[in-house]
Amino acid sequence: MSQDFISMLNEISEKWQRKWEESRIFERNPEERQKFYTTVAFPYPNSPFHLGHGRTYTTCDIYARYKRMQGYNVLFPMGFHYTGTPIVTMADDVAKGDKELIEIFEKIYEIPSSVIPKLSDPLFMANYFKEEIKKAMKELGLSIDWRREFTTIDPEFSSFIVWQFNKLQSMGYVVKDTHPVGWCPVHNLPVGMHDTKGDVEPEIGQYVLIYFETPFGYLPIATLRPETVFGAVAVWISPKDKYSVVEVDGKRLILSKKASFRLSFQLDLKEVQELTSEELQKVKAVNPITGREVPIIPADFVDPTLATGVVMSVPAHAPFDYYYLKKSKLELPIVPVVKLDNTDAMARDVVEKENPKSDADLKKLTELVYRTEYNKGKMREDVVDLVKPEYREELKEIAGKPVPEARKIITDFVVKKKLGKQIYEIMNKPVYCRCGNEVVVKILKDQWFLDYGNPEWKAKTKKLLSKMRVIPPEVRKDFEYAIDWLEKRACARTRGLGTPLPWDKKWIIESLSDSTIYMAYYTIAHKIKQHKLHASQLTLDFWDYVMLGRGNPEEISKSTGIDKSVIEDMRREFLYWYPLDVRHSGPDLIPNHLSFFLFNHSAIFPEELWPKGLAINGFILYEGKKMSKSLRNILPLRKAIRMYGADVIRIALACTVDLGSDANFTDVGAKAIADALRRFYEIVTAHYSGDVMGKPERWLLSKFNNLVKEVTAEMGELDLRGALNKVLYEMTSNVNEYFEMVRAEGREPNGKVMKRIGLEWTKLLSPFAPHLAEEIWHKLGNETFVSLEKWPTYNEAEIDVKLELEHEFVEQVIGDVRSILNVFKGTPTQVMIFAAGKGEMEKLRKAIEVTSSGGTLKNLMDQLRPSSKEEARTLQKIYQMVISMPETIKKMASYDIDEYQVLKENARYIEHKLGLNVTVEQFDENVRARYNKEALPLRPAIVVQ
RNA sequence: GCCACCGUAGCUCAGCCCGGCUAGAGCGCCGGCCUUGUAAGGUAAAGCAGGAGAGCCGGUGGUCGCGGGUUCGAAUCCCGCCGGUGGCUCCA
Repeated sequence: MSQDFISMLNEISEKWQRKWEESRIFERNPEERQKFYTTVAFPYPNSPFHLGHGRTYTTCDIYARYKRMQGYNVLFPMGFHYTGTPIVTMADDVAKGDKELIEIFEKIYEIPSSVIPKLSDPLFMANYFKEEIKKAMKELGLSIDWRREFTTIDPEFSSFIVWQFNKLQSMGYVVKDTHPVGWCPVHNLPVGMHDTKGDVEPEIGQYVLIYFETPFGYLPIATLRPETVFGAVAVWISPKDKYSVVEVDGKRLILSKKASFRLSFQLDLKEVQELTSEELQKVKAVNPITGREVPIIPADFVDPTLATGVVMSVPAHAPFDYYYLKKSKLELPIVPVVKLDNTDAMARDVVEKENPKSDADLKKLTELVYRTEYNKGKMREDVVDLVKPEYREELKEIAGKPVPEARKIITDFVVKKKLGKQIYEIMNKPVYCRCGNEVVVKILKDQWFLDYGNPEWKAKTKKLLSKMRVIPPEVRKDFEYAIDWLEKRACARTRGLGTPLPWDKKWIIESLSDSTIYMAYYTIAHKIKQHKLHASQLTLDFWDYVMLGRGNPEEISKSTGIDKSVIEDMRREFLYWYPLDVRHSGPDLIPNHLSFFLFNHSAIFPEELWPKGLAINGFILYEGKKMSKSLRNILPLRKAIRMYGADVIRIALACTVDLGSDANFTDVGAKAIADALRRFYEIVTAHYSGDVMGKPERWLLSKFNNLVKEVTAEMGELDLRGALNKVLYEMTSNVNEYFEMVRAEGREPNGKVMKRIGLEWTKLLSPFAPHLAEEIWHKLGNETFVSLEKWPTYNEAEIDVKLELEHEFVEQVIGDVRSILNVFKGTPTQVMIFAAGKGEMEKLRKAIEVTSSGGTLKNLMDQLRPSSKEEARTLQKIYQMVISMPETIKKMASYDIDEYQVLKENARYIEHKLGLNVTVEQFDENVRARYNKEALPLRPAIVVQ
């Protein structure tokens, strides 16, 4: 039963994990041997691991184990990422008694209720989950060198980050700039997704303000569609709010009170006067682009909290405007400015046609108009005639332009002429901070950025990418795109755990910025611990020498008090492991972490130390669905390992689909893997008493050698799915086939051959299912670790293609007989097989030759010149047969095979498989006459009685 | 909206790059091996009725999302459409 087997798997897994740890075989130091250095993005311990986390680590481990068996000195280290806000936020939530979160911790992750209150301390949470994750990693059988473990808030690691940022700073890659962020006006803090109600990311976009002149000052209409300003025939204001006159950039602007509060976070503004909407309605406004004087009208649909609380009215292109203007019975013209194929005033058309009943209906129509005009609209040629004479020349080019281009032209014009400006707004507003206040946009001044837009830096990074191996190859273009697209990126925040920015300590270096070159830190992390070095000793000079070979170790030794030999040893160790050979990750990290990883390596390290490979794997679904808190379908990794066994989980996560695809973990799938492993175990550990070395043995060895050859190639390409399929399924069916073959000969499987194959086969399984492989390896009488054994090589001399083809031929004949039996009426007792004569093979070869070079039946006849009608008919049949013949059987024709002999030799096997008496004879004219059957080459005549 | 990837058996997926193999694999499903009962005094079970955890043997299963086009020939190449998933910056 598979459950018993899984229990056994769990027992042996624990045993072998312990033995690996005791013998320290995965703790690697520099050696003469060639190295292989691989890493996975380190985990962020704000929850235990679930199934999905396991895939990348397992993929990396399987490849690491394979490389190790190939003779490389393999290093696979691990650390923990404490930097950033989510741990802090989550701890806060626990402190606040967040029911959902606590329920997930208790019910899904089965965290003891005595521990839960302690999780309100962020450091306790991080440490607790770190240990939890570490256990999961060990239980999964990952071959990690744990001596090198660290966390990103260790002071020693901080000294390394300080060094990195000093380097980036000196290269001019760190810049100061302003930056809009979501902001809570009460907390006075930036607000990210984790800080909002319902975990909504505040989306920040830009509105264009255009200043309409009034006697009180300028009315800044706010719009996402500045290109329609030519068609503005009125200005809407809100009757629900008062208006303030404020001074901005030396101009007087009129904003709703609420807007003025919100905008005070991004504009330097001073209130000078208060107005009611009634006072405003009494005056007129002048469109600064057209010079047209327009009325100011109150409207309920105007949201005084959005942007400036002032909106222009463009009835030709805005359904709200058309609808409410019509309702207001004001005689205002409709001025169309954007043309489509079938209309010039889409808003009017859709409102008339759809007859909206509510603001919600109007909103839908607005989206439709907006989308259609944006994608298909062009500016009318005559918009220029609407423009004030003094601007006409400069705006002439806008005529006929598609909407997106026109929008850019008018925006630039307005900003340049100071007829308006751009402001930021929360596009998905309202977004609320967890404290309940609505989030606004704040312009952060003096924010620190990493300037990924720097062209020189981009060029260097692209060069790095071009020299790097990327698996699967399709994702390379995602990286090219991401590198092109990245611009300035904020690299410091005001809260969270992490390393303070060295030259401006109120900022904490942000989590995606302090995790870009830490792979270099692993190479010497254990030495820092071993020599008990203090962070204060790890100076800029120290890191300059260890990482870049700059400076004099003697002087550094003096200034830091670290032994010169220790410093030099660390430099040597770094150079031994670096560059990184392969980094494994999920696709979510392509546009950020992995791209930053490339950028920072290209900046800091010389070309010969640039990373050499990236492998990107897909996600894990659970029973066809993405795991999520809301679906409550999270399966914790440690629980899954208990349920199915580590080896089963490894295979289910990493080997059921190809690398780049998402894998679906299912209960039945996992049990099927357990069954397959059990079959493997039973076959390999059984005792076989035969000693005959016959054709079946040679066939099996040939198959096995071929398999080793193919699997090795697939492992090299990280085609774990293909490799595992062959190792676990294909080989098992080969062995079963072999058992059939010897059974047909009435004998036992050959013990020596089975032992030899069992050992080699176990090695092939070992990267995938290391625990079971170790157990079998020892059961078979070995004292060593199979994890450290040499990966099997194939012996070309044992590959007998002809023998394999012969067997395939026999299988094909058996298949043919079966299909005849399927339609045979009555009870069959006897099968007669008549093989075609040897001479016929020549015709077949010729036919294959002719068809594969594109020839026709006529060409074949011309070449062979049949001497009789009979022969011509046979040729025709051969020709037809070749057209639908499998490649492998075609290939057989190129070997000198005596099919009569082959069938004769395999007659007992065929009998055994069919359970019927079988005779094999040469085909001749008598047979043709008697049974009215024809034997073609490799297609013997079959008669069932 | 834009970009990327995907749509093949009941399910999970190969095959597509580079057109031609009988479109494959695993799981599932069905049948058999197994088992219980059933004839006249006993024995025997073809048939019939029922039971089966695994295993073994055999079998079943597909308008290749839809519509056009290129070609002697399309799951494969091209175009359009429909459906799904992910990404689109300060979030780890």
